[in-house]
Amino acid sequence: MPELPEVESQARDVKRWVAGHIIKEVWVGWTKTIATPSAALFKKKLIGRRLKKVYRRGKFIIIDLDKGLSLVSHFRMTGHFRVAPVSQSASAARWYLYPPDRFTRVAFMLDHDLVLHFSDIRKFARLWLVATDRIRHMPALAKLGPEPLEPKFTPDKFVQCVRGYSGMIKPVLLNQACVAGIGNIYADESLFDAGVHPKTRLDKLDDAQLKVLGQMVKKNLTAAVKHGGSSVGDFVNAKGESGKHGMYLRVYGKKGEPCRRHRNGKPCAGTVKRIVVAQRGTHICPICQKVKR
DNA sequence: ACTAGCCCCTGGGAGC
DNA sequence: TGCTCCCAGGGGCTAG
Repeated sequence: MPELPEVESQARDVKRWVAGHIIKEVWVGWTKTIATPSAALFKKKLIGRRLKKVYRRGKFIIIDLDKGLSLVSHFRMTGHFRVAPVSQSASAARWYLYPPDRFTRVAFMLDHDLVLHFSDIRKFARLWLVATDRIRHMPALAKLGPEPLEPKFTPDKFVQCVRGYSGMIKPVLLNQACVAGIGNIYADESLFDAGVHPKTRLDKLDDAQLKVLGQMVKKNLTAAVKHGGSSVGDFVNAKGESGKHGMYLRVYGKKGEPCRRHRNGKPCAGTVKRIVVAQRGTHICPICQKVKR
C-alpha cells in the first residue's frame, strides 16, 4: 500500500512528466473517486487549467493549478497515478482507454498527447478539487503532524511528538496527526529495527528507546524513498515500474520466515509472526520484540 | 481523548 | 478446473 515513500515517488514522477502541461479533457469513470465538487463541476473547472506545482504532504499529493485551484489526491490502499502517451491507434473519443487499465477511475488528457490516469483497484482513493488557499483548511490536511524526512525532524522531535499520545505504540505511529506519512509497512519495519513490540504502551517506553525508534523511522523512510518505494500490493510508479525497496524489508510480509537479525554474529532463532494490533496485520519477531508490561 | 466497530470495495486465497 | 465464501486494509465516521 502506498505510504510516504511510494507517494513521494509518485509525486516526483508526476512533477517530472506532467508539470507545465494543460488539461484538455477529463474523463470520470467512477464518480465517488471525486470527493469534491460534483463530477460535472470537477470536469468543467479543470479543463483549460495548467498543472504548475506538484508536491507531497503526508500521503497526499497536491497539484497546484493556475487560477488558484489545487487538485488534492490520496491513494488510500490501491490508488496511483500513471502517465502515458495518447495511443495513436485508439479512437480519439476513447482516449482514456489507453493504455488498457480497467481500474482507471479518472483520466486527464493533457496537451502534447499525454494522458494522466488516476487508477485505483478498490475505489478507496479520492480526489479533491479545491481553492489553493483553502487547502490548509481541509480537515485531513490540517491535522497532519510533521514531515518525518525534514531535516528539522530530529529523533528528539519524534519523542516530543509521540509523547503527546498514550496507548500502544503502533497505532500512535500510524496516527497521521502524530507524524505524517507512516503506514503499516514502515511502522512494522521501524518497530522491528528498534526492537520494540508494537503493543508496548507508550508509558513503558523511555526516551532513549523512543529516540532509537525515531531514528529507525527516518532510516527506513529515507532508504525506501531512495529505492522508489516498496511495491507491496502491486505499487508502481507513474511509468508502471516497481519500487525496489521490497527486497530490503525484514519483517513486513515475511510471516513464517526466519528473523534476519544477528546477535554476536549468530542469526536470531526467531520466526516472523503475524499478529493483529489495532485491527491491522502486524509483523514481529517474538524474540527481538517483547512486550514490556 | 481514547477504543471498538463499521463502512467503503475488489482481488485473491482458502475450502470444497 | 471452477465455484463460493471470506477478508485485508487507510482513514472517516459513529457509539460507547
